[in-house]
Amino acid sequence: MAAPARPTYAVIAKTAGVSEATVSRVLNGDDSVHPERARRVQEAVDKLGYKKNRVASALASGRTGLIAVVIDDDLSVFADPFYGTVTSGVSRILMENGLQTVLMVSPVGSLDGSVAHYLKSGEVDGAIFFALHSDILINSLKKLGLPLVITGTPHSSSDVAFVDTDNFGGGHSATKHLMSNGAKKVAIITGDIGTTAAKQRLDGYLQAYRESGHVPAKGLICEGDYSFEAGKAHCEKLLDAHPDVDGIFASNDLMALGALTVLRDRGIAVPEQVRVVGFDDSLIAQTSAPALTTIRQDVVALGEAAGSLMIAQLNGQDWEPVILPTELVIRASA
Amino acid sequence: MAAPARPTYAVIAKTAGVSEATVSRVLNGDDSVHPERARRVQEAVDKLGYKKNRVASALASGRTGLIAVVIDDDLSVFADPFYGTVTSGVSRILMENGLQTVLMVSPVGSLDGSVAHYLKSGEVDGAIFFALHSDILINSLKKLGLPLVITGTPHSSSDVAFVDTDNFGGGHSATKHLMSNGAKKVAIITGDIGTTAAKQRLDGYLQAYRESGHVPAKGLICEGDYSFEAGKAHCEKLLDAHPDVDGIFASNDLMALGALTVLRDRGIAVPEQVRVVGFDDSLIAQTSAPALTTIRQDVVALGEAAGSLMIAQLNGQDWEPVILPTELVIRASA
DNA sequence: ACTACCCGCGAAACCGCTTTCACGGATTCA
DNA sequence: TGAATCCGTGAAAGCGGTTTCGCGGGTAGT
Repeated sequence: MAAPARPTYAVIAKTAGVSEATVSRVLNGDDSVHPERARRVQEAVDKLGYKKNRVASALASGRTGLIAVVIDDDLSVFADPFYGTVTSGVSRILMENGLQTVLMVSPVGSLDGSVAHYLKSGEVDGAIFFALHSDILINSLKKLGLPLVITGTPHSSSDVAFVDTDNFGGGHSATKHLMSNGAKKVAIITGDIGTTAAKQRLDGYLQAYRESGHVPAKGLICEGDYSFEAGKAHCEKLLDAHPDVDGIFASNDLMALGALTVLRDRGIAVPEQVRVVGFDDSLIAQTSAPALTTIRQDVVALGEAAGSLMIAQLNGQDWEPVILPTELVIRASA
Repeated sequence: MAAPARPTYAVIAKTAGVSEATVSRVLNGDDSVHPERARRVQEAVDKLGYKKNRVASALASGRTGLIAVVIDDDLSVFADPFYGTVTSGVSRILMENGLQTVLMVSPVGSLDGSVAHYLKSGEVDGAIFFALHSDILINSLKKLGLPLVITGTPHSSSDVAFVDTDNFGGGHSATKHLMSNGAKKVAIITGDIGTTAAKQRLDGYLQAYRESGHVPAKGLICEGDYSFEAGKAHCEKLLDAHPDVDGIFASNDLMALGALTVLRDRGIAVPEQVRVVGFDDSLIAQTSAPALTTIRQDVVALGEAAGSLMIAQLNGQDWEPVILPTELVIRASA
């Protein structure tokens, strides 16, 4: 009554009349096996419903078929649908390539936390990092030769594979859109300026200003942190200090929503008096009132690109960083 | 210049002057080893910075230290912050217990999809299911003796471990809150009625009605699907058919937001003319205008409970289903 | 025709840890 | 004091694949 034991190479080999070595060759796509024998092996495999034991395979070959997805933070970050979406994109690509995703949500910080240990102990074939606060662990893992992919532009310019949204371009086109609709005095509420993404979006904003032949007035650049509260607070301050502000580019939708809330409370018409553009095109951009004009980033594609970059590295193929284009989505707010 | 090979039992055993068997015993907490020898082993381990090779361990013991988290859906579901949050809660608990989380986002459906194969092939020690559409795979896995946990109440009443929010209680207190604030005609926009959660929230609503001594008028029960669009559409229909509706309980915040949008567009004051209560207490409940009164469920706790239930099963301990309480969060909308 | 090579294939070592089994010595019981 | 029991321990047999090594036969070169 015991579960029918899963077949092993031994039984495949016997029923196919070949050696275990040959079974292994066939199952691993070694083409130096005579077609006829390969066929016999394949038949035996099919007939017995054989599925390779990945653990044994991993031990012998040193490849585990596992890729770590490391989210450098405590629980809060993962509540952001952004990461969930990226992760599912990664997961899909990996699964298509016979790899599994090992999820690790933890502050990464030091070189000898449990995450670091795990990654260094050879239990995964590669690692993909999200929301990385520091490059220190990266560099150390890189030395070990572990294939790595980072989502987001890394701080230091080491030769690590990464995927990112075109934050600069997004910031640029958001700002330009505001200006071309007549906004003269466009403010920006940045994200956490410690992140490269926030920095790049700001650069795009500055570039658009430059192209317009103007200079952002002092105080129009507000350093936020991607939170709803920051969006509200900075919008209040902006309106107080610059009552003639007529455009706001918020570095994410959540802050844009914060700004929208303040504007509504003050009875300021959007977009008639102040135009607002967000970034992300998250769900809240579609459901806000007025619906938010925003910069869409293709989050699933980001995840898939990260997965593909990992696959490429594992296969020893060439790769280069992926920068995904953004798209201006025009709704009611600007 | 090769990376210093990781030590194995062989070298630990030699430097400690004991056999490999003894090393294994010490490292696995077998207390039948003489303390002095155990100490010597421990010293050798520390000195050499030994870390057990989990793959080899898995092969020999049949325990992989991996728990699958299976999300029965395509990419879209994971975009819901709910699942990300639950997952991180699970992950944290598992990690604390030396287990890793293997994430699988895929439609589960049949008994022989790739997910099913993976789970059945002994590469994980247990599986936790989210958003399960059918119990068929569950039953089949249960037979194999694989430890299972389901988040959400399963359809069939098999003896599978599960964790869930008190949906009934939440629906009940949402409805009661609306009524005790004076609402006479309270409608409900349900979630996807195929889910047990939506069903239970509806039951809570009905129970509250029963307790009030009234009966919901025909047409006050609208079958939605958790989407923003459904919230809007049903709210429109409600207002048209029952202009005197003065309370709406939406089965999630997103539909509540849809209702709010319609109400604003029609110039109906919230909460003065119509009170609205949502469910979840997600980010959008805090950022909507007016801020949404809603039923909070502790999503992180849900994940942690799922993780703990898995641990208990792995340890052969007794367990029983976990139902987490909800909390009424009163904001501006009701 | 003889040596040199190449090629497909099986035997066997190996990956690193777990677990069974049996042994020697100490302890207990009669 | 002899037999029965118990205990800590090491030798060794796996776990189920992968990979090296070398053999035998066929092909090619001279």
